[in-house]
Amino acid sequence: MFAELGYERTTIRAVARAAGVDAGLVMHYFDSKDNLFSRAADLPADELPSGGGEEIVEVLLASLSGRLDGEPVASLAVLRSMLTNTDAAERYRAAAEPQLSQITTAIPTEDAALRASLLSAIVHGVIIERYLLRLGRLADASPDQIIELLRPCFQTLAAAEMPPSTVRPASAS
Amino acid sequence: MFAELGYERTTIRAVARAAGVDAGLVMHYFDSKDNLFSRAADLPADELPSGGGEEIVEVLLASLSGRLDGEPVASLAVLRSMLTNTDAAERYRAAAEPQLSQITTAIPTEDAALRASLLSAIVHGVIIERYLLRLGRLADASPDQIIELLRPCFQTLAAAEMPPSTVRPASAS
DNA sequence: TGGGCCGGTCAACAACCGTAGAATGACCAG
DNA sequence: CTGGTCATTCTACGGTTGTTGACCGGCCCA
Repeated sequence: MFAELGYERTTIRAVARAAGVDAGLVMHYFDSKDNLFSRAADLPADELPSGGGEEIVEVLLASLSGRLDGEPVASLAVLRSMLTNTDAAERYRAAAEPQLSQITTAIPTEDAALRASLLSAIVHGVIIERYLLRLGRLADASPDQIIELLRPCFQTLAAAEMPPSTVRPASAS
Repeated sequence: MFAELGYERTTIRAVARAAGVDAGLVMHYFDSKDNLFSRAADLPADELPSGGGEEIVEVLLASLSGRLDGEPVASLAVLRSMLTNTDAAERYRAAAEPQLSQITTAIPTEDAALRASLLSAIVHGVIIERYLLRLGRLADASPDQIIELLRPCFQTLAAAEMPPSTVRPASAS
């Protein structure tokens, strides 16, 4: 319910009703709503395999591919609530920041931190639109198809040089 | 307040207090909380200039660039609430869908709809991380820097052919 | 047989919410 | 002076929320 409704709109009473028990029982096992959310949103740390510098793109794509054909519901609970609940936001930060710095160290350019942030933003944007908003064709496309389309993007973002065929538009005329 | 707290956590009483008036007065001018949100989240349609097929990338980048150095607070209110409030989700859909189909028609490939969805997901992922989550270097990077990094991504996503320099990893060995 | 744990229900509390309506008071037209 | 509109406040209602504590029945152990 946290994954579908977010933190504030899931009530303890509704959770209890869905479980066929009394609300007091939920309070008996989980001491507070915050704690219940903590348990429900407790994800198994999901670390990226610490691939060396150059293969970071494939590591990221493999991770994304896994998430694209079945994101754990605990992660969806965090994602759904992170914009309105400070605990969920904190949890998201705690999960994203080590990955961010890991990606950053794998990128050789000066603006590595920004490139890593962009990669992270893309991943999360895709996950959000696929699972939470279900907008456009992203909701039902096959993971492989998405991965193949994203690969060149990730490569140019993680690479020091831009591929020569991508050209900026003429600034005049 | 909707932009900072989301729909459920901003109360009419808090809005009134912030305005230095009584809650009843807010109800007098805006008839309900839903209506107050509608007014606060009422954005000026924000249409993409209907650029022809090939320049869609630059149109998109220009639009993103504008949003990167000052997203209207009404749009932030919608973004913040869209995961937990159905009205906000509807509003987001209504704003995103025409842009989606516009981008789709500008892309010549068979999987145009999916590519358009990916472009949209990237844009929204970047906006969310910059303004709502304030994670990583995305929060304070200059719009130009972000745009330049994103341009090759957008080009490969909107182009029929992949640039020859982007190579898939060998599947064996 | 008795007594303590344990899963579970019930009723209630205080706080807060959106909302409604009556009351107040200032201002301005006649 | 009067009456009516207007902005504004006050009080209150009904509902929902998280949370609490008393109560109850079955089960196991002595």
